[in-house]
Amino acid sequence: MELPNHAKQLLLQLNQQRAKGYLCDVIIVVENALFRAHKNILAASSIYFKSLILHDNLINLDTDMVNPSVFRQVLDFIYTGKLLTSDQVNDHNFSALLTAASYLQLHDLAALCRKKLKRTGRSLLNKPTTPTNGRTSRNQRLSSTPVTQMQMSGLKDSEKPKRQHDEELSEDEMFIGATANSLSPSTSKNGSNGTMTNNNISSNNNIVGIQELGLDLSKKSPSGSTATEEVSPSSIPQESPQSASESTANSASFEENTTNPQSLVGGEPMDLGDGGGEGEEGQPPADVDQHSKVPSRSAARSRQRVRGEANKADDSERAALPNGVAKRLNNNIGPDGSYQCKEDEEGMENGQSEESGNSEGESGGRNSTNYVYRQEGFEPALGDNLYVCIPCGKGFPSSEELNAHVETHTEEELYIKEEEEEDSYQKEEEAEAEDLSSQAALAVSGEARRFSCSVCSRSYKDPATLRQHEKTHWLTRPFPCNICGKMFTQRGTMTRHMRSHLGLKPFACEECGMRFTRQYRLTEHMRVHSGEKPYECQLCGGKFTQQRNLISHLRMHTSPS
DNA sequence: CTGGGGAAGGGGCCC
DNA sequence: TGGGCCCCTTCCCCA
Repeated sequence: MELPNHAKQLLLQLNQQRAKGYLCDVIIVVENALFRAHKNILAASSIYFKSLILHDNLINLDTDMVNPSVFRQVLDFIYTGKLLTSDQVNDHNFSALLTAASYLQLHDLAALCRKKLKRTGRSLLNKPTTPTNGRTSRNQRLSSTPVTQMQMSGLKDSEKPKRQHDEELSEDEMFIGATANSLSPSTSKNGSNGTMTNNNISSNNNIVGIQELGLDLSKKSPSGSTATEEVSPSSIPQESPQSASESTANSASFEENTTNPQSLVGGEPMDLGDGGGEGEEGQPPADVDQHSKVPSRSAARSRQRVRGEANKADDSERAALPNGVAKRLNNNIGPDGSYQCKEDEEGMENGQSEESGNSEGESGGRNSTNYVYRQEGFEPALGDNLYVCIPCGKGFPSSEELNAHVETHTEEELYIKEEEEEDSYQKEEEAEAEDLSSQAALAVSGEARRFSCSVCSRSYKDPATLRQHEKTHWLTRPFPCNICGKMFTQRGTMTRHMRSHLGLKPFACEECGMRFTRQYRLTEHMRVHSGEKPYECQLCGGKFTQQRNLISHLRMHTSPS
């Protein structure tokens, strides 16, 4: 006995759930877009996904291999077994799909694409390749088409699908190989930098994706992985025309990301670890999408420049305030949970609208800091403009329009080009930090080796701590959350914040099973079970398990009533 | 309804 | 980089 429609119905349900975000337990980041999906579905579709999602709830995909629109098609295919056949799906699109499918090890989809390409008689080998000097023109860099991106990408990226494949992919390999040939040795060298991304799998297939984000958010997470070991990677049905309702689910699944975090942050996309390209915090990933890299750099740079000017006023203002007040300046979180970036205020003061991308003039980079966004987690706030320009925050309905728009930033970038090389950006930041540190060090007065902040005159034992502290005076927060866009001054804080997004609570109470994001919280919680109340009010003798509750209790004593 | 306490979430930041 | 602690805040319960 067998229900003929069972698989189809099941898939239909899952796709609808995906559209609503129901039970979605993984987020896939592709360039500017976030996609929600179900781990089991992805794992059942691709060994590659299976290995990635085993350790992470947030997956960054290589933008050289797949762009948002292509990935949307891929995801639709995974959930429906159906490939869109609209006008948009031309040969070029099939090439991009093939690239993505090969990269993601979606062999069925890759086979379909190959078949389609074969049928149209278009030989992949005839695809134009870029000049082999490893340098690409600006136009090439700004193009978002996957083929062009492959051509401009580093060797390690282009090699990936080939190396991952444990099956023979004649056409794929020829295709990919052809692009790899156009790469300069210098680009491949970059692949060995410290940032471990899912692109570095060529070095060790066993650790694919484990640290793809440059962070290990699940550091102490329990071993309770839900990955299914027996799932066949080719279990996706290939048949069944779908109803119209399914296709609505498809498009709706494209992540509601109107206030695109990466556009907000102006940082390097695709790398949670090095979000803002913070100089001292290490190299940006070698595989950063060139399309967004150039504008975002300039945006970051613009902010830095603005900061340099605005900082003085702000810092002097802050220095004149008591510590507590100065602290609050950094924390503009409203009671409704909304968060207004420090730079917002500045933008407002300058008479600029809070609407992002409202002006494209001289201050394109500046604009990226003018935003207000809501912290609504993943609640649908879907707009049509899912492709967001990182420097100015403007949204566009398609990558083509975005590309066209990005071109308008050309003059600005040329104008801004004060540094000869992009790498000098990093040096600049380091120098800046060093400068501040040395200034501060000079401020050290005879006292035993303390390093004083030049802004607020707090002192620290070592320069590194001082530098860390000095970041609190910056207007630019270098570490963005890739999910909500909130900015942080310290990577650790951002990582911790990400845990809350992803529901990662590594610290479990053995007594009641309650889980916490921090060890400290668990320690605190354990007092509930032990009955320990170490914090005692000196005024009334009241005892508390939490120090913070003692503090609020003390307020009751001190506040006039 | 209100105030106080218990418990917990999240961000800042020093070490 | 992560741990630890401080602070602010919220939610819930109860008197």
